[in-house]
Amino acid sequence: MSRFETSSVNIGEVARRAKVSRSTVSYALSGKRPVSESTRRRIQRVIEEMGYRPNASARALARGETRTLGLVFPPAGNHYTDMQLDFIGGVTEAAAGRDYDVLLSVADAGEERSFQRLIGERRVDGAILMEIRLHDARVERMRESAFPFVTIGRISDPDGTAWVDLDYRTLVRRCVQHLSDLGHRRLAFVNRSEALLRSGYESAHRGQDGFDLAVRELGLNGAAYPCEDDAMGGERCAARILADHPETTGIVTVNEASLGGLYRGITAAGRTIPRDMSVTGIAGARWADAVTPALTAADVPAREMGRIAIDLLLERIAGAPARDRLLVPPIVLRASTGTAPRLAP
Amino acid sequence: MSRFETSSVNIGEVARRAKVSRSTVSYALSGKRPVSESTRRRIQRVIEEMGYRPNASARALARGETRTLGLVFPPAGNHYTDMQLDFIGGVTEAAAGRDYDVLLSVADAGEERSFQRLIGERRVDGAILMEIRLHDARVERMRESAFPFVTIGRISDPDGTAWVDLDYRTLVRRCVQHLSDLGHRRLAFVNRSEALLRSGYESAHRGQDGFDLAVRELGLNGAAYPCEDDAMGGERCAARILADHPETTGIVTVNEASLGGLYRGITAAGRTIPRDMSVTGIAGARWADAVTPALTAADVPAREMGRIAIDLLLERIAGAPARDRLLVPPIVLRASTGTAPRLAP
DNA sequence: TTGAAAGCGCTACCAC
DNA sequence: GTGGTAGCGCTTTCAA
Repeated sequence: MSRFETSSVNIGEVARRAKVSRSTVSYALSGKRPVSESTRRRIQRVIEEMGYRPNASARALARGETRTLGLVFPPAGNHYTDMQLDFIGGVTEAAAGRDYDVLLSVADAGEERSFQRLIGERRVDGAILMEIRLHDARVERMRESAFPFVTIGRISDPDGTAWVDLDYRTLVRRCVQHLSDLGHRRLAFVNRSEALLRSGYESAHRGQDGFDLAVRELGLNGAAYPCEDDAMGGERCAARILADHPETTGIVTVNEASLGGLYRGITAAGRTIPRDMSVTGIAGARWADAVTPALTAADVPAREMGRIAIDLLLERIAGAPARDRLLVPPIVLRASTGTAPRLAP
Repeated sequence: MSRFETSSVNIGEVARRAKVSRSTVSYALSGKRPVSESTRRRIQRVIEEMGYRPNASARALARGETRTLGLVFPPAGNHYTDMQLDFIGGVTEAAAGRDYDVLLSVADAGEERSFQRLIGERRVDGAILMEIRLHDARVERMRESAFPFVTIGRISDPDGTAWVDLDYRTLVRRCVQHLSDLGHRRLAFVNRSEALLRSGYESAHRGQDGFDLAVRELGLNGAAYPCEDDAMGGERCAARILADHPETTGIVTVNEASLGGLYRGITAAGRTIPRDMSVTGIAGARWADAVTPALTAADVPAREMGRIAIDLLLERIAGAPARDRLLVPPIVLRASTGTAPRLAP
């Protein structure tokens, strides 16, 4: 007999074969009531023989909890980045460790449909939201509904919400500081895409703030550029930077997906990294390592953030007050930054 | 017991307020029985007023289907690649389009636990398996259980299973052919990692077959190398290739994650791509574009494969016989290949 | 230590 | 065109 048939066995069948009531089987499984050792064993044997597994839908209905968490991530178009994949992996693994499943949902800022599926139909006990905007309709929606959720990234006024975020502001400032320490005086900031910025994309805005602030504080010259999330965007951006300010010798980027193109554009202009141009920023370690010379950067601890998100969410589900975590990973020195050249080339 | 009273509106409440029976509400929603226009409207109004959404668990229990599909992907350790993320995105979006949700499950080859959660507890109506091995315990398990599933990639003897795969054999042959046409005579093949090969990783083996075959047919010299899935692996691999056979002028790679390192290694050895060394292979478009010069490669249509997987799976769930799709995307000419140098450097 | 039975919220059959 | 109601498979009181 196929394993599949046997798994449509239900608790009644087990009870009959073990000559006990269904409740006893249930309690033997949950341990919520003492069951004599002998019957417990008998039940266990039958369960193994028949390959019984409690039906998740029935259990969810009876218990009022699904043991499933929602992971809301944006539809493509804007490409997925490595970071996002690592979030997904981190979240899923951490959830599995706590005996939760993860239900994926593609939903853009305003997407009502998927919200209704997840929360309205009670498919999940809580949700994690990725790709947060400073003013995010999804977050407001969740807040109103008093549904447990955690954001990866944080809204403009995050008080009372649970979130885990990278401190883009501080990280970008540190990058600027690093370049300043190396003697660079004219910097450029490569941000995420124009569209993302317009939509109020959180990390893009806070990164920009950090850049503006640091440049001002340190008395440097700086210009910021939005950049499409792909190699082509990076090339174009490099060209613009060098056209606008040929004396630029340092670049800070938060746009990992354009990194290859950025390098290509710089090289195409006859400059060598890091001799003529230093580059640093925030990126997934894989991207930072993929380019030559490898990028000195703050590595996004995406996997860890996924884990943290799960922890915070489970706390919320258990009724605890909202907590948050702001991470500031160290800048890893690789090979893409050096002292500023004496003369602007 | 659920803590969220707001959505504890149920069908009975709606029925009472609309002064009809619960069955009528159900039928008004499903359309499986004619309902007079006037009552339909009345019901609709009440539903909107109260923000009623049918509870997914209850519905799943009653209907015997969850409208959820499982996506089984391997735990990290071996890094996730871009390709995998695009699969996930493609699968999730396609599923959403058909009104299905996607439940993520990290499960390695032998992982029983997650199989039981997904299939045993009937959390999903069908499953998609990624990262297939030629002999894959998960696939056998599914096969036995007669549970609807589709693999991305195919096992050694895939007859009777539903799958979508890239024709690595043909694609690698085409790459070899391409290099041969350009006059290259000594080639190297950069495969996935040793560990993956040992585990019988499908695409790695079929790619290798294609390489061996093509090299023989075309009367070329070739050597194959396993390579770790990261930049460091690529560097090491480049070094080995050039040490073993300095006369190598063409490389075929199926290891996108090591691409940056491979380039770096080649460059570090004083060779220029494509003047002294041509590189081609199979990779996600983003990786191919990220390196300089951009990689001439067959772009993995991961998103499309995700969509196809969903189609095939829904067919299976509907009871149709297993189908499969073998894809052979074209090689996109970029900038990393050129005619063989006259003299080996 | 165990059993009986009342739900959980929805669907779909059987009646009218 | 509509209502009543028996399940779906499990959990958890209430009783013994």
